[in-house]
Amino acid sequence: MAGTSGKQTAAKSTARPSKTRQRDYHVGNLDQLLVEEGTRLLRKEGLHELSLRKVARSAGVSHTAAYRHYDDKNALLAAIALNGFRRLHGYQDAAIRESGSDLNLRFLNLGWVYVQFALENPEYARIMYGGAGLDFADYRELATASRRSYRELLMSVRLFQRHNLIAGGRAKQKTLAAWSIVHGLSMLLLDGQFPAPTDDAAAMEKLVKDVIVNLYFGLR
Amino acid sequence: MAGTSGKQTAAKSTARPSKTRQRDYHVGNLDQLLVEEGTRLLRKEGLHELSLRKVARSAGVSHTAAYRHYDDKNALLAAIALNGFRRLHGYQDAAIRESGSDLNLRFLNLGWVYVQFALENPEYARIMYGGAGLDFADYRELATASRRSYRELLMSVRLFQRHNLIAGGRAKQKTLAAWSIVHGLSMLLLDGQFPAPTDDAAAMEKLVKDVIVNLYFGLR
DNA sequence: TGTACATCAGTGAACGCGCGTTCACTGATGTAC
DNA sequence: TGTACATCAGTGAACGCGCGTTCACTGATGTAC
Repeated sequence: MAGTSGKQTAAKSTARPSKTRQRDYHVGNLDQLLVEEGTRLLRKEGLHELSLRKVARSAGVSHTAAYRHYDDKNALLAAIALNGFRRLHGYQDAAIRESGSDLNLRFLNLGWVYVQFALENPEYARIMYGGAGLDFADYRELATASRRSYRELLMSVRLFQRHNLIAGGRAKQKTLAAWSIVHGLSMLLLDGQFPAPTDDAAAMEKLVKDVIVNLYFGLR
Repeated sequence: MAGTSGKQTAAKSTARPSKTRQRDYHVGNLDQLLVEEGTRLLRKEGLHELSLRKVARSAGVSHTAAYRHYDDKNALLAAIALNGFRRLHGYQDAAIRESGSDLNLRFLNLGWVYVQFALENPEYARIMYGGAGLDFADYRELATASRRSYRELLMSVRLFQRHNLIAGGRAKQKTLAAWSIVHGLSMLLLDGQFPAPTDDAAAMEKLVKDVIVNLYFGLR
């Protein structure tokens, strides 16, 4: 539902070379294609199995071609992670939009889509949150993108406070509490640490929302 | 404070070969030594830099000696992770012990030591929680150890419920909420995603405990 | 519209590297007598 | 207490591998005239 990027999908279907016909010498948007194939491999095989050479191979291109578009492997990983943050922002924006003026619903939805994003796009979790060893100091856009998610949450918390839905003061600390619970929930569920009904989408949504409500009550 | 394992430290100081004197041909507890050196390297250089050969070198032993004690690299990683869980259990047990009969304090402390463990032993976080790509199905003791932490939390939640400190019913879901918030908090702080006063221990402890209290109120 | 040419985006051979793992081995240890 | 010997815990050479990155190159593209 939330966060489906029509633009991305369209670009994919035109840019990706058909397996049957011969690919043109010039790919066109190889930079984008590499990000897409990298993401696909990440999802399919995991971070530990990802290499520049595999991504290039999967894009149907020699393994040195990537250097035309990215300084090195980390730069490609950073581009993938950045794409992940953009998609997360899409989820968040949609959650706010769809909640309309119902602020209680907005709190619930903002939390829910964070977890939903992680569950639907498990390939990003590790790369966006330190698992790839990417230093955000080397990739400013990543730091910016991460902070955008946080700021969106912070501004919502302040809005809720203005409407007396949660107690006043210490907005940053309360934002951290909200962020922590959905972040932790995402990671525990992704890692399979908690025996959750992963196959039953409705039950999962209920479980996640119940947990979020637990915190919501505490913030009042 | 909590969870300092005297036994481990003692074993380390006797088993680790002095850099100056010649190491005996037989190391003694090479299996343990490899876990210790692996942990040290993990802390110093991170998971991505860790290799069997480095661990062996760091233990002052040929890189094939490790196979006398561990089937392969993953088995060593699993042993390191298991050690991490044991230390976490130490933190948890100490938290319960030190809280005595004050159940409110117990809730707070149980949460606090989880985060404290992560902050004081950052090398474990990634390896214990899926980052190393270890399949817990291949290492039953890991699954068992992870579940022990969870069960300790769950039993505490049920205890709190019996004393009417938190609302009745859905103990598992409430446990998940508690686990999620401390897990997420740990990860966000470790990854430096949230601008926290990492250099000020007292301020950190207060921040963490305030966040935990946020949830505690919500669980009532 | 056609040609010359600069620029761009690929290729593929080559590099050195550290890795995990195997193997036949040897030195050290501990036990039976 | 001393010796023979089986067992154990190391060694180090060797393997094949995939990796990231570099380099000189060439084919494709687009623009100026």
